[in-house]
Amino acid sequence: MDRRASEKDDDTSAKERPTLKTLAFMTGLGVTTVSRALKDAPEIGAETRRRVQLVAKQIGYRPNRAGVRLRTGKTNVISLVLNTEHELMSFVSDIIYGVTEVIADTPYHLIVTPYSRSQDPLDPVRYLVETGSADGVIISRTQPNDPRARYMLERGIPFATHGRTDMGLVHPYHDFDNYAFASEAVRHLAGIGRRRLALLTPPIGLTYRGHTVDGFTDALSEVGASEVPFNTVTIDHSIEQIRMRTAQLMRREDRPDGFVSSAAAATLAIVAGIEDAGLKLGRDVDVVSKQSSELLHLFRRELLVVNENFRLAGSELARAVLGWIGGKEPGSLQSLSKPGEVQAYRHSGEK
Amino acid sequence: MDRRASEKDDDTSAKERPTLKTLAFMTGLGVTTVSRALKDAPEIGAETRRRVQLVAKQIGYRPNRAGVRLRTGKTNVISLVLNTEHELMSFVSDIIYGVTEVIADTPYHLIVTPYSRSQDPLDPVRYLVETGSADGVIISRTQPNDPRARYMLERGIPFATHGRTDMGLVHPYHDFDNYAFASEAVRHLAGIGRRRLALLTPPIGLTYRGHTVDGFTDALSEVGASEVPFNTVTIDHSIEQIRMRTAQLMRREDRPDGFVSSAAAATLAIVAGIEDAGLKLGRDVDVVSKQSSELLHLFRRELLVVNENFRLAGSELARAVLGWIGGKEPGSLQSLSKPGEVQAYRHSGEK
DNA sequence: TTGGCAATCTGTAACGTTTCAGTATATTGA
DNA sequence: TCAATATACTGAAACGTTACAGATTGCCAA
Repeated sequence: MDRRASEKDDDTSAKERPTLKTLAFMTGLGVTTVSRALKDAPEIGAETRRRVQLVAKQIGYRPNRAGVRLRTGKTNVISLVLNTEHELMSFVSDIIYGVTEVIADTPYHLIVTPYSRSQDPLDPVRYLVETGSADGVIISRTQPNDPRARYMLERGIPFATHGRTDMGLVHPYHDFDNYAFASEAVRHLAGIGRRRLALLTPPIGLTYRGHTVDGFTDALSEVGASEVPFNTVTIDHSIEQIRMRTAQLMRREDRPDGFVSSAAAATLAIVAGIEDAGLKLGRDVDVVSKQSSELLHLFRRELLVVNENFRLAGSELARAVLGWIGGKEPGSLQSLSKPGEVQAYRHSGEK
Repeated sequence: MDRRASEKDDDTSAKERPTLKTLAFMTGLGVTTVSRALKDAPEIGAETRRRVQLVAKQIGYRPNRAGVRLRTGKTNVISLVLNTEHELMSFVSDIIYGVTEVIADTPYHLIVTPYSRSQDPLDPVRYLVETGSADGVIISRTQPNDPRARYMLERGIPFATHGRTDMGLVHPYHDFDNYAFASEAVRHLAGIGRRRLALLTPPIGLTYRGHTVDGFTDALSEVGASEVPFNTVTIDHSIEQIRMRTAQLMRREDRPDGFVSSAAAATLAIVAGIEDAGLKLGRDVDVVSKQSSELLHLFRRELLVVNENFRLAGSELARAVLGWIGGKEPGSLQSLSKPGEVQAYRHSGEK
């Protein structure tokens, strides 16, 4: 029952990274047994299992990812697919942090897969699926009829979308309730006497634009206020363009006395446009804006804000993908984040 | 010379992803030959090479990453190591975009490796090196005597630092010239009559804090202005803390009439603090601030700004790591980005 | 003719893992 | 006692790639 004292490479040198072979040599078992012992397979004796796991921990064994991936196809990778051509996506870092928070104590790595405006958004997803580069995918800028979601559903690769689709297909998602945001914003503005409201919408084509517009419109008729069309720009436009269009709008006779803005950076532009037109925030017009970090109140204390937590979104999305990979029902991995109340300025400090 | 018509898996099914074996079967060559033909090895006939490469392109062959990685140890991965516990790192997305821009037409993937405040910053780096998870690493929040750089230098793994070290060791880096920024800022303030200046510094311990302080101090004596100490906070502190400290400072007799701020978010807090104390920006005090996106002028047009381009930083860092991996001299992969001029507000639009 | 050599091509082994198809030993049932 | 069966373990093969150590061929010099 003697073991050969030195296999070609399992000698005494402690410098190499330990493998199953190393463990097998040290415990006097076969690599198969070691492999199974480490993953709690049923046909391994209780003591053997404990012994192997102890030794593995002692010498800091870590499975070789390439070996596992080659053999099983499991990559232990989650890919976050991002559009890199949009100017002020400061929330991207929050999403990333949220994702990493969740996968921190799993074997998963996060890879960032970019695509630019010029590309078909399907390209990066197709690449990931064809090359089998990830076990799960997170996409954003979700559309009602999203080819990426359809494609991944067909191929059977787990994914989660930031934002919902509307194709009658079920898949995990996380979304912020933009319908609630927009309608609450309108109600709040109506509550402080604003009657002629304009909406700066999310980009055309994305699902949450529809939600936002619906919430806005429904609440308008509910409170009996009217809409001042502001359709020439979206939050995807440049700061300069939004500013210019806002100024133009505010110089007209029938200008709005309230704005609802779907993004903090765009709100800066709206306010600049308002002031370009010689009007004053809080007196001539009020603005309700979403924000992802609590900075707008420093900008103008008259602003009304609603917070959207992208770190939470990242965590929820990661949890959803991992859940799907782990065999849960896609339909059970959907979450909607409710907005808090519209917040006016209040500073706890001096004055 | 006949080839066996159907190897166990090289049959007619066109569904599986092509491998070298597939190519070998299609071209009638051995896998070794195919492998070499694809990487332009010298001992392959010119025509064979062309033929193999043509077929490979036709059927969309893509090398299996796990296979390559297992055999060669090459991961084709660059890791960006990030601290996830700092509040307003909006520039992180810019760095990521910069990196992805550069690695887009290489086989490299970008993985994001996080660590939190509670952890030793060396932990994630040690993990990457020990598990051989990346061919190259990018780190930020660089310190004069940085254990991470020293560690990676010892282990011989290519890396680049965002910011410089000061250990007498040579390695690739990219840095913004914060000495130039701070000294230019002081000169500009002096040029508009400000004589008592305060500096909101980068976090204690990071190399660029020293550069910033040096630039500030040197320029002070050059222009004959004096410093008002403002050492109780750094840009790592919370908005609320910076705001409070600024307000306290501005209520004192010997308050500064000029600020230099190393970060845009902190500048919002400084301005809020100034206004809390009942003073007015541009009249009682001027502020020069770095910013990474052009938003500060929308915030207060009296602000004086210097732009720092983090997307460029990301690109340069990626280029540096890839260069090192590719065999270039580490010493030749260092770059310093010069700040532009201090910019006062100018708006091209209406009024 | 022969040996040598360059030019091309090839099979085998190995990277570390898991799966398949066992083998050896002890335990049970009759 | 024997066979059947459960328990605990094992070697070999395979995933796709590259490196090593040959093979085969044709050509040239001697």
